[in-house]
Amino acid sequence: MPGLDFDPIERAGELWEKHVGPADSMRLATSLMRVHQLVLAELDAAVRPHGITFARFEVLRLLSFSSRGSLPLSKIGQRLMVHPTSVTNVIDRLTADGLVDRQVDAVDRRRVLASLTEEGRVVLDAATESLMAIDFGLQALPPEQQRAAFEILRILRTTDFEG
Amino acid sequence: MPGLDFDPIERAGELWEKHVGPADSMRLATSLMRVHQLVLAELDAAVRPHGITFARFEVLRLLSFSSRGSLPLSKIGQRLMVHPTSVTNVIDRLTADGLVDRQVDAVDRRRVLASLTEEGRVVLDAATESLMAIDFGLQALPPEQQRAAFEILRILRTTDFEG
DNA sequence: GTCCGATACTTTGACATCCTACTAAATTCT
DNA sequence: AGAATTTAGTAGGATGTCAAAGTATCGGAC
Repeated sequence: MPGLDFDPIERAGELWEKHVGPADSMRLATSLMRVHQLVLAELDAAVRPHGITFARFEVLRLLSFSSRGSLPLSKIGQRLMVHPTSVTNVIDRLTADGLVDRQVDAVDRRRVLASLTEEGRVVLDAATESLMAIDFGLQALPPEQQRAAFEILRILRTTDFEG
Repeated sequence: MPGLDFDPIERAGELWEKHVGPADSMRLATSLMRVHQLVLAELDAAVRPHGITFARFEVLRLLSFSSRGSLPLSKIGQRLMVHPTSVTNVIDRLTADGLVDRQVDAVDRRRVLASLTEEGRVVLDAATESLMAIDFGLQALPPEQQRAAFEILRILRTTDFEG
């Protein structure tokens, strides 16, 4: 699809440097945006045949990892680092598709617990297969560099952004 | 905002390895999703006082870099690597806010040319200031590692994702 | 000179995300 | 105990993204 005769980010970075000075951070951020778009598109395409998106896959995976088989929505939001309303949204859709069950926590009735249904587990396993199969281009990096990239992203992620 | 007592990605990665094997790619992808969320939130927050989002900022910047002062929408989409629909959407909003002008290309009437208005340039300059000021947490990385990260992202971005 | 495929953009619909505001329930503090 | 505060989740609205389908225009083939 690309077919560009030059690297737009590279070009923007060059121009940016000329105009405003220190550009590494900006180039890195811009690159991050593009890579995210491409990788997410690839991930969504991989799981689409199973009727889910990557965001929903992540929720299913999280539920399957939970020791008790269920998680309060707030916990899901914390672990995926998304807004509570996003969790409600995704759980709504998963429930509508019969992949997840919702039930009020008897102990703390403010809480709503989500858990995988049988079908949810089936879909999760199938989608996992598909994801492992594609490896979405990250194989382009040798294992060492994959680890390095992961480390860099981890540093960024754990940085306190409340500047 | 985080305040987690453990690293969710790390934990997911560990569990993932136990269950499905090669997990580096998946961990990298998951990490990428989180970092994108955090960085984009930071960027949006930085430019919000100027009445724009980071996506709109990118379009304004691209227009300011264009030699002729205007670009067909298709070109914008190619350079930012986003769907034509997204470009139409963003240009719609920028036009409504008076930051961008829209006019049909006289040479090829299929094309629509977008160009910065005076106000658009003012907003762009102000927003650029704000972005440079915050450096959105990427300063957490030493310059060398910033370059390394950029290089890794570049490799990923230029990978052919057409399976 | 006309027709047909390719190109450029828009429209419509779906999705995930955030924010603000709201309700309900639990916890804490008088 | 009763009130104030905190916590959990939901509702409504905005953004940006993609996909599929539609419209208009261009350019080449016949």
